[in-house]
This record gives sequence, C-alpha cells and structure tokens, in this order.
Amino acid sequence: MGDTKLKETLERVLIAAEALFAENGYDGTTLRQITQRANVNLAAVNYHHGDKESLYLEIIRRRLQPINESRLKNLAAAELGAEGSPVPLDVLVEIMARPLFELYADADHGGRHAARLIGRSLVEPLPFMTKFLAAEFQPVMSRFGQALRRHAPALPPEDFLWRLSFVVGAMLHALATLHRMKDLTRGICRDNDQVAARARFVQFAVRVLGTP
Amino acid sequence: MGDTKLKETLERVLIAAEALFAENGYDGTTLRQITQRANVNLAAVNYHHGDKESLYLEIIRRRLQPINESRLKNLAAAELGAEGSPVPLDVLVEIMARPLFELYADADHGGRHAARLIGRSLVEPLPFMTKFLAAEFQPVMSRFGQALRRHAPALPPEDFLWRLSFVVGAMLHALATLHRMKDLTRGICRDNDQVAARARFVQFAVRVLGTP
DNA sequence: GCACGTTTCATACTATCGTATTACATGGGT
DNA sequence: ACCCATGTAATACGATAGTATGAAACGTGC
Repeated sequence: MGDTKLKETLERVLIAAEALFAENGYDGTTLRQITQRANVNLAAVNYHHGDKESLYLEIIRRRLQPINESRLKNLAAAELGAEGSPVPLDVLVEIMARPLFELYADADHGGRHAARLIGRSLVEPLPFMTKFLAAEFQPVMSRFGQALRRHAPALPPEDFLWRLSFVVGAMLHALATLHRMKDLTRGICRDNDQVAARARFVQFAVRVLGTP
Repeated sequence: MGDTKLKETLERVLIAAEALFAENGYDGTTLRQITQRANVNLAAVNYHHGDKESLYLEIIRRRLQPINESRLKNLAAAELGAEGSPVPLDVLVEIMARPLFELYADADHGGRHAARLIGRSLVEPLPFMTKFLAAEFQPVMSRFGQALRRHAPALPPEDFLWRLSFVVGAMLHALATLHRMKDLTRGICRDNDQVAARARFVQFAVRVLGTP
C-alpha cells in the first residue's frame, strides 16, 4: 500500500499481532483482527505460523531470546572485568533493564508494543507459555540473583527475594504503562524519553537492592 | 451440596466469577465456566447481573469501593491526628497498602482472588472499565499524592511521579503474584503470610519515597 | 389452597471464533 | 512455453461464545 517497501507477509503478521496482543491480550485478540491489520489474508497466519498459540509464542521468543542472550553476555563480560570483586549494583541493574527500555524506544519496529507485550506476558499466565517462560528466565534469574546477592550478603534470603520481586514488579509495570505515563501524570512525565525513564529506574533499583 | 449453608445464587456467581476472572482474565473466562463453577444455571448471571461487562464491573466495584473509602477515611483521621505536621511516611504507605493485603489474607471469602483480580484489572486496560477506574482512583491518588509529597518537597515532580509509579507497580505485581511466591522462590518466601509481606512492602515503599 | 411475583431451568438463536479446504496467482528453472 | 513449488485468496466448517426466550418450580400473601 502506502509503504515504501512491502515487507514480507510473515513479518507483517508478526508486527500486527504484536501490537494487538499487547493492547488486548491473547484472548482479546482475534486472528481476523490481526490479518486485517496486516493487510493479509486470514489463512496466511495459519499457513506461515501454525496455530494461534504458536504465533504468540513465536512473537515472544523472537523478542525475548536476544534480550536474555545479551544480558548473559554482558554479565559475563562485566564479571570478567571486575576480576573477582562484585560488579557494581548500578551496572548489574543497567544490564538487566537496558535491553527492555531500548526495545521500547525502538518505536519504528514495533518495540513499544513488544515491550508492553513482554511485560504483559510475564504477568498474565497463559497455560501454554509457562514452561517456555520458566526455561527462558531460569538462567538469567539465577545468574543475576547470585551477582546481586553479593551486594547484600547479610540480608536474609527471604528479604532479598521480596525486594527482587518488588523491583521486577516495578520494571514490568513501567514497561506496561510507559505508553500512558504522560496522560497519567497530566503531562509531567514524558512517555517517549527512554533514557530518562531508564536512569530513574536504575536509581530506584539500586536504592532498593542496596545493602542496609 | 456439601456447603454448610447455601449462599444466594447471586453471591455464588460473584465469587466464582471473581476467581475465574482473576485466573484467566476477562476475555479468557466464559459465562459457562462461571455458572458451572457456581453450580448455577447459565441464565442466572444474565438474570441477576445483566451482561458480562456489568458482572465484571460489579465485582471490581464491590471490592474496590470499601477499600478506597477506608483509605480516605484513615488518611483524614491521620491528618487530623498529626495536627498540621506531615503524616509519617510509613503510616501513609500502611494506609494505602493494608486494605489490599488484608483482602488477600481473607482466603475464605475469596479475598485472594479478589486481590489478584484488582491487580490485574489495573494493569490490563479493558475499554469499558477505564472511566470507572479513573473516577474511582482520582480522589485517592490525588489526596495521597499530596500527603506523600510533603516528605520530598525538594524532589522534582517528574522524579516523584516516577517513584510513585515504581511503588504502585511493585504493589500491583506483589498482589498479582503473591499466590505463587512460594513456588517462584523455591519455598523460601511464603505466600500465606500477609503480615510479613505487608511489612516488607511498607519498608520498601518508605525507602523509595523517602527524601534524598 | 390457590393466585401471583420471583427465581430457576432447559434450550434456542445468532455471531464469531480458530481452523481447514480448495482453487487460483505467480515466477523462476529447464 | 510449460511446470511445479510457493504463496495467496475466497470460503466452508464445526465449536463455542454471549444473550434471549418461555416454561417449570418456588414461596408467600390471602
């Protein structure tokens, strides 16, 4: 249509579905909405991606795998550079948070919707997603948990895990509601300044996870 | 059936629907599931509660209105007691958080599901709910925002609002995932100790919203 | 004990869902 | 020029969704 370059059907479906899933959830989105938004025939999604669940899982995986790989790679590099001493807290948080905020900032490629969808998929438990999500996050949570733990070794495990849960919750909520942050604050907070939001989140997380 | 006392049909539908909406979301729940779980005829829900949207809204309102009324009442009392000086931060947070955690703790009356559902309904935006939720939260957010603000008057509004957003996000996430906290932490964090969870949340929120 | 307002029931109706099927277009390789 | 693989299109199909309907059951006045 008006597009300068016609993307592959397959890709157009992924982009359209991503936005709709992010906005309306899995059950709230129909394949007809998706194919209509992608300007594609209804049968295309089944032909290219199998059934609806496969499509959803493919969308999440496509975004999440590179992010978690990058996290693990950057953590390994940071630990190597630290030569045995703990990696600074703000560096750890930055490594965890940055890929998601940057994804959100990439509006042209649907990053806003992707980030929202990731936040959503982690909160609302879809039965067919749990095993994938568990497998996907187990390594990253385990390795970062250890690294973070070194900054509060005296803290009882229970307290540490609660704090971690609060930080994760704040992060997911930020991702899920960033797009209406401007409206919710009567224009005071911008919703398109990924760098400012990230900086504030890191500051927040460091304060929460810091020792005392 | 096995129940010691047979509740009204109307009430049974509300309880069953609450649990299912909390678990599977609005679109993921069918009226047939609800009536089956409530041991009630399919037509009962339409007869007593109108359509599906009305049922959902009624469930949320029934839980949320008393909570927000109690919050405003307790805030007014605390401000009266403080005689012009700022109400302590931990008191403010406690007033906001306590009703939700106590709701969660009231497992016998479906409080667990209700708390989860409230958390969920605030994150996933259902079109027919937005105006109700906005009206419901406007007063409480405005009044508590002012009260909290007195503890960090020098902080730029933007920073303050971001911190508030993080705290709210942590709270909603805690409500939405408390029920699987034990599993997520390999048994380290209990999911049935409302008091301990609340204490940790208050500590967390005070630290985040405190001045520096 | 019977009439009447209220609630419960079985079931019908229409729309729309995910998925399947079948025919049609297209465009390189020989 | 023809073929065949690959993608696209129109449309059918069974299941199930929310909602509507009308009859049966119930209970409480007189």
